Amino acid sequence: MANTLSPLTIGDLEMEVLEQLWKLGSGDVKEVHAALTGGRDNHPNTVQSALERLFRKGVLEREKRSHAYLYSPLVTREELAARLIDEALHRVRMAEPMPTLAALVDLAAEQDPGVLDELERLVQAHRAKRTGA
Amino acid sequence: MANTLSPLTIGDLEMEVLEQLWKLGSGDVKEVHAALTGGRDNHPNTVQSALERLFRKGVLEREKRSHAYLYSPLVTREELAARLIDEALHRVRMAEPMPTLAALVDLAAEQDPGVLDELERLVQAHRAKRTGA
DNA sequence: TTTAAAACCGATAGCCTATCGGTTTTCGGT
DNA sequence: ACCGAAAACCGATAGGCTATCGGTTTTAAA
Repeated sequence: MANTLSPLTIGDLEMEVLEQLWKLGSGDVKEVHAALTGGRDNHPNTVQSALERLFRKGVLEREKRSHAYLYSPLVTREELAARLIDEALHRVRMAEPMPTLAALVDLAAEQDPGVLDELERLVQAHRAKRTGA
Repeated sequence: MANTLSPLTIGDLEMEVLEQLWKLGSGDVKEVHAALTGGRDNHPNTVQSALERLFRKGVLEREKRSHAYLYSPLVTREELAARLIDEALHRVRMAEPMPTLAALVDLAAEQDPGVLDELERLVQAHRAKRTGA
């Protein structure tokens, strides 16, 4: 009876956990829990289930390191941002990404004209890859 | 114990309701419910509470038209998209737009290579405006 | 083989959407 | 002013989510 779609949500704790993993590169429950001392005072199990959820969501991967699992991010912060944005757009049925992209470019270029060059390069790189492959 | 932040979520039914209002311009419960016949077979009250939620979320406004409230959107589809994106970015604490833009372009170009051309044009337009002004 | 560490399992609280039934309010016509 | 219908409002329920732990089982290492 709730929502039928599952739009990749990231909870508060999950985000903090991810943040630590991006910082550390990788870590097990204990390490992440330790790194998370900034104000937070959780039970290690709480951290574990957050890691577990992120793993199930395909945001983290893990491998056994003796006793414990060693978790590491499968996505960069930027990729995650892009995924969330992509889903936001699908949610409002903005199949056409261009108008939104345009709006974003507007904003970005206004703040820093350099993005135009970077975008140019980005487009070229994409074309090269496309024609190359 | 759940999430502390409330990141403007839009449920499935809410989205369909909004869709109808964008189409109709405005409408009361009955009208929206009627317009919603596409497969959906809800109780009018269900539609009403969706409208109510969207109203509380600041997505709709309403005014009394004799018996009933007449609801109308306070945001366009694009504005809603922008709001959702903005929140997604804040969520992952992405201040810098460029890396996200890059990731987004990746995604978009993968789905439709045409965006590359459009981006190119966009960049040119921006350059023109800049050198012109 | 013991033992400590860590995963795993299950329960709970709290918040959300979606779904209605039932009650009260509120117009509009007579 | 009154009555009846229409619509809002209220409350309850189901189901899904994150966050939070306690308790049990697995497992690897000394």
